[in-house]
Amino acid sequence: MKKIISQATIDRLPLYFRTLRLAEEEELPIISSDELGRRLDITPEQIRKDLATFGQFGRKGIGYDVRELKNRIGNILGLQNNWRLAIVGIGHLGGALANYVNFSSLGFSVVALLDKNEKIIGSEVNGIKVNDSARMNEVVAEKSVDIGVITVPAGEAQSVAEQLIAAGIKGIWNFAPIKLNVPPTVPLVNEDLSVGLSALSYHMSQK
Amino acid sequence: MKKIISQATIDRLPLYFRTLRLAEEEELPIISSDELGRRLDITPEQIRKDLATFGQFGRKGIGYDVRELKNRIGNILGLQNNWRLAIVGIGHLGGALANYVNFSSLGFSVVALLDKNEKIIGSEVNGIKVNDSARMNEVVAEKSVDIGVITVPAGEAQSVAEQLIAAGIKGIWNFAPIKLNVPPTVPLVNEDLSVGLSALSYHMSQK
DNA sequence: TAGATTGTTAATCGATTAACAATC
DNA sequence: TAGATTGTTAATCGATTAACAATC
Repeated sequence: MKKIISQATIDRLPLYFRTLRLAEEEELPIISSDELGRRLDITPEQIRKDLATFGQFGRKGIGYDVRELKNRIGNILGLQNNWRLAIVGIGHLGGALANYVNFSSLGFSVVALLDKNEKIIGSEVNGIKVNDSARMNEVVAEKSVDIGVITVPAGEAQSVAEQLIAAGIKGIWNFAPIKLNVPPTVPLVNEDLSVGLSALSYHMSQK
Repeated sequence: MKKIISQATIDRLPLYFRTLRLAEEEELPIISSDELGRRLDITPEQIRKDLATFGQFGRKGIGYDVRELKNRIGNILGLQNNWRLAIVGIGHLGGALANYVNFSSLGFSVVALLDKNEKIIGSEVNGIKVNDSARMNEVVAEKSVDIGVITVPAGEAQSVAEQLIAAGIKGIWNFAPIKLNVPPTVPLVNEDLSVGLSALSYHMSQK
């Protein structure tokens, strides 16, 4: 039986991971929940609580082993799977993601690019050739794609999602500003840029 | 005295806004919390609760006037301010944002681009010339920039944030994967792509 | 030992859900 | 009027914060 972990906790794990990686680069061997909290503006109690969800990571009176904690959080997040991404829709945003350097350091690789526009098909972005999205099934199988990244216009996103799922991908990262209907077996994360920008506008208006 | 609105509510308002805009395009005059909820996978009770925070928007037994509700939510979010953005760091992501078409439809305009790289300064992206970030004060004043968008590498982000604040911007939209220290008077929204992608990885690993 | 820090239980806080009176 | 749907109060649920025993 799987324990249910709150989304709030899951969303903080990448922050811990990032900070631990920096601490590792600084060759800091041990870190306390206090110091980790200071670096992230998160209370130490919150951090200890989050970590305790997954087991005992630290040593009382001492703190957490930086490298060990980093690795264990990486494993909890599933980063060791080296997920393989296909980006569908090679416009400005899709192209930027194809070049995004921070993916690889987290264990993700962009292995395929797809577009339906004849002018874009066949061109290369960051050394990867753009394929015709009509060949999605083939490409997903050939390249063992795990995750479909949707960067097409909102009007095309649902149909692209369905094609990706039919082709056998295991998760969707959606940048189109629209609610996608996907079966509960396919994890979906929405990255709606207008939400954050609108929230910023709200807070600025309150001043 | 300002009422405190929960971040959860604020983050749902852009979704309501987006859906109402689509309903307006469909020339739907009235919409119920039920229908709005169906389109967004949010319970109608949640929607009514969110809206009730700001006053009475609907008519009992009838529903909500689509256009009116859309406009009122837009006003709550402060979209009528037509905020002016400057993007700092014209790499792949900054360039993609400079071309991002969904901003203008929400009432945001990209009015300035800044970079410190001599090879990029002077070039044009989407019809806007890239300025030297050393000239930040001037550019922010000349172009009446409200919001600074940070798309520089993590190591430069804190210093860019400080320069933007010194130049007088009113809010920061940060894409660099690092915790920025800014005074509480400057609203800050972080758009950390690795959080969403890692959360997706987590959910995929649980299957 | 004394000081530091975790892991965990209990208390609090806040957000969501349920229920329903008001009313169109 | 009967049916529909809001706005709001009460109940529930879940997440955060506080407190502290355990222990390095």
